[in-house]
Order: sequence, then structure tokens, then C-alpha cells
Amino acid sequence: MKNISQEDYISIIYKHRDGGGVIKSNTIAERMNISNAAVTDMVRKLSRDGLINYTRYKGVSLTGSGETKAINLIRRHRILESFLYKIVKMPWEKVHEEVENLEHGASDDLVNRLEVMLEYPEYDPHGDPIPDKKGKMPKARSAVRLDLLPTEKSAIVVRVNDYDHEFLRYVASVGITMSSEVKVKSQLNFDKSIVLTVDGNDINMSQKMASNIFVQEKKNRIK
Amino acid sequence: MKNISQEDYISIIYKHRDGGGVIKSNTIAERMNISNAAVTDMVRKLSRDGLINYTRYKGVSLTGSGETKAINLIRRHRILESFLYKIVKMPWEKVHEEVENLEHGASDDLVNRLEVMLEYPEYDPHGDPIPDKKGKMPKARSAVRLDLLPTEKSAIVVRVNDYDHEFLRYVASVGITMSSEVKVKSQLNFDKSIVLTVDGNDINMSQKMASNIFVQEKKNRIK
DNA sequence: GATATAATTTAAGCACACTTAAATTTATAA
DNA sequence: TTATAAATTTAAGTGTGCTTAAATTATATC
Ligand SMILES: [Mn+2]
Ligand SMILES: [Mn+2]
Ligand SMILES: [Mn+2]
Ligand SMILES: [Mn+2]
Repeated sequence: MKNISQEDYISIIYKHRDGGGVIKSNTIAERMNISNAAVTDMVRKLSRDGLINYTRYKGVSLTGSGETKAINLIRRHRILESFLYKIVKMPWEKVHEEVENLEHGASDDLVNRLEVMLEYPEYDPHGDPIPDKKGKMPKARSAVRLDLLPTEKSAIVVRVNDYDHEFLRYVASVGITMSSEVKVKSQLNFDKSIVLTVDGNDINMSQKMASNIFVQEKKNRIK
Repeated sequence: MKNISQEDYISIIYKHRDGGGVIKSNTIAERMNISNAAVTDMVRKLSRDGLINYTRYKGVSLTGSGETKAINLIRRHRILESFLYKIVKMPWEKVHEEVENLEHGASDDLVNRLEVMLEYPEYDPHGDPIPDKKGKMPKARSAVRLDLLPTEKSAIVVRVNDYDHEFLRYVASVGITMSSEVKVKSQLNFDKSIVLTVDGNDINMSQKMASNIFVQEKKNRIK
């Protein structure tokens, strides 16, 4: 009747699988904050239910029906986030956490109605693409990891990983959000951390944090 | 972490307890469509957790903290219903079923925001009172069960029990909704069913069905 | 007040989703 | 190639929330 846990696993697998579509047991456990033994257990059930391919000691990958299910949950998630942000006006850094609990209970019918109200949005409040009713994703916008942005180049924030609530809250607290203009002033060799300018303020940020923020370089007009 | 089942039990107890605040095990089982044994099991857990008073073979009743929890869930439920109906424009007969799955995942913060958007509604789409942030219920409107309405008196529908999805769908399909004007033309002694007029159409309705619809008599102006 | 019927609990068992600790397999490095 | 370390699975156990069947307690009827 309710497969909340299965949905969470499937979507974690979708989001964190590597280029070959494979994810390690370990990664799932880390991302879900549970033991490896628990993952082994669930992975067998998901395999039994035809949602993933699994052979012992190898990683797992989604089957066709598993991927369909994953994309459907991601669609629900991102449309709900967009709705809470755009229409309910919930703060940017709060919508992900709220939707994490809401997504499993929303019907396709509701999600479709919200999509219409939002006039078929292509990206969610974190810049992630929203799959359409058929599961088709809009093309991901080209972007550069903030920790790889050359110094002294102005750039616009176009996507932020919504993997961690604490990270989102911190990012928002230093004034970074979608479409913020940022410029890397320097990169410290000591710990790879960077100093960047946002809204005229200088802030220091760890390499790990910066690697979860994606920007588009601003083409500076030559005058 | 997630006490979805407990929430459902508590709210069923709140809604179906008798005048003395007591509900029988049987009633819970019926309303939830589960076995009596399952109820006994859960009732012990709820008692252990201090949410209900329970002694074997007697019915159960809510404790203070149980009632607080119940009212909080009912508030979430009714505000979400109002929101889906008034703002998302979801059909009247669908909102209850949708919210049944949504209510457990909505935070108080979200519900409070929706309440503001709705400008502090007092009644939900089925005419049920919405508790405020402190748990205070607006006064229930006086109303008469439709099966007890005298014949030939015009009346306005002010509340419909939302206990059963099928019932709601049927009620909507015959054209009855909030503020509908209805008039009982006759009551059949054979099976206590009634014939009533809605929107100029005559329909027959069982006594059981009519007893779940509540109306306010229209004061007919004497001219 | 004994007895039949109805309501409720107990007993035994199952699937799910987790845990810790021990065993096993795979990867890496001497 | 073999020892060692890391990843993964297995084993054993727990709490939740359900099931059916049997036993018990309460209630209604004669
Ligand atoms: Mn998110
Ligand atoms: Mn997002
Ligand atoms: Mn309802
Ligand atoms: Mn309602």
C-alpha cells in the first residue's frame, strides 16, 4: 500500500548513480544515513520487485520500471518545491525539507494540477530540471562548479545541490540563492577553500561546499 | 520518526467517540477496515505512549496529549482540504481522499502559511470546523440531519460527513454540495428512504446516506 | 441466574525496515 | 603473490502494524 521507503531508495539511486548507471551499496547507506546491512536487505526487496538489477557484491542499477518510478517521484518532488516556493512563498532554503515529507503523499492528479498553475515550469527552485508528464527531462543547463570557476570572473548561480538541509540553510544565510551574482576572488592552496564576493560581501567557503554550487559565467560586454 | 498509523488512530478516535468521549474497539476496527486484533495491539501502544486511556474490555478515550495531537492532525487535514479546494481548485469530492495521504507529511509551518493565504477559514469544504493554532474550534453551526428534515421545507446543505470517499463521490454526482438547496418531498415508510429535490431534480436517497448530510432550514419569508 | 451471543483479547505468525556484530568477498598495496 | 584493508553480506534480533484462529470476557435473553 505505502512504499515510502522504496520510493526514497529508488530516488537516491537515480540521483547518485555514476555515469554507467551504477551505485555502490555504501553510497546509498551514506546518503540515507543508515547501515550497510539495511541497504543489503532493501536492495534484495527492490530486486525481487523488479525495480533494480542486483548481483551480490556488485553495485545496483535501476531497471526500466525502476527508473520510471524514480522519475515520477522526482517530478512530484520538484513540482511541489516549485509550488511551495512560487505560490505559497515558503523560503527558498525550507522547501526541500518540507517536500521530503510531502512528496510521498501527493497524487499524480494533484501534481498535474500544480504544474498547470505554475505554467509548466522547467526548473525547480534549486535549478534542477523538472520531468514532464511523460518523464522527459528538459535539457540541463550548462554550468560550472563554483570551485572550478576561474578567479575574477563574474558568474550567476543557476543550480545548487539540494542533498543536505544544513548546506542549503547555510548557503541561504550567506546570501546565495538562484541568480545570485558571484565572483571568486581567490583560491587558497592551503585547504582549497575559496574567497568569493556575493552582494558586495566577501565570504570564505570550503571547496566541498563550493563544489555543490553551479554557476554560469557572465559574458562581459567589451566596450 | 513517522507515526502515521498512530495519527490515523488518534483522529479516528477523536471523530467517532461518543458523548462521554469513549469509543469501542469495534468501531475503530470498522472505521479503519482492519481486524479487532490489530486494534487491540495498537491500543496498547497508544496507551503505553500516553495518548489514550485504556483498560481491557472497556472502550478507549483520549488523554489530554492525545486530544492535542488529534486536534493538530484535524487542523492539518481541514486546512489542506480548504487549500486544495479554494486555491488549487481541486473538485469538492476529491479533496478528502487526497488529503488523507498528504496530511501526515505537512509541517505546522506549512499549514500556518496556508491558513494565512486562506485568510483564516472557519470551516472546511465539507462544513467541518477548523481548529485554530491553539486548538480552539469555531462553534459548530446548528444543523439538522437531512433524514430528520420535515417534508416540504427548503433547506441549505451546511455539512457533509467526509467519512467515506464513495459516499462523497456519490453525493457530488447527484448534484449535492455545500450550500445546495434541498427539499424533502416524501419519506418512504418501506425502507425509510427519502425523495428529495435538488436543482429541480428528484432523487431517492437511503436513510443512511441522508443521515450523513446536515442542513439548515430556510426561513421562508411570509409575504 | 444460567445460557447463548456478541465483543474483545490472546496466541501465533508474517512482511517491512531498521540495528549491531561476525563472516565473507573484493580491492590495494607490499 | 600474498597479506591487509575496505566493502559488502550474513546472522541474529527489535519494533511496528497487520493477519487468522482460538480463548476469554461481557451483554442480552429467557
Ligand atoms: Mn529537493
Ligand atoms: Mn530541488
Ligand atoms: Mn476530510
Ligand atoms: Mn473535510
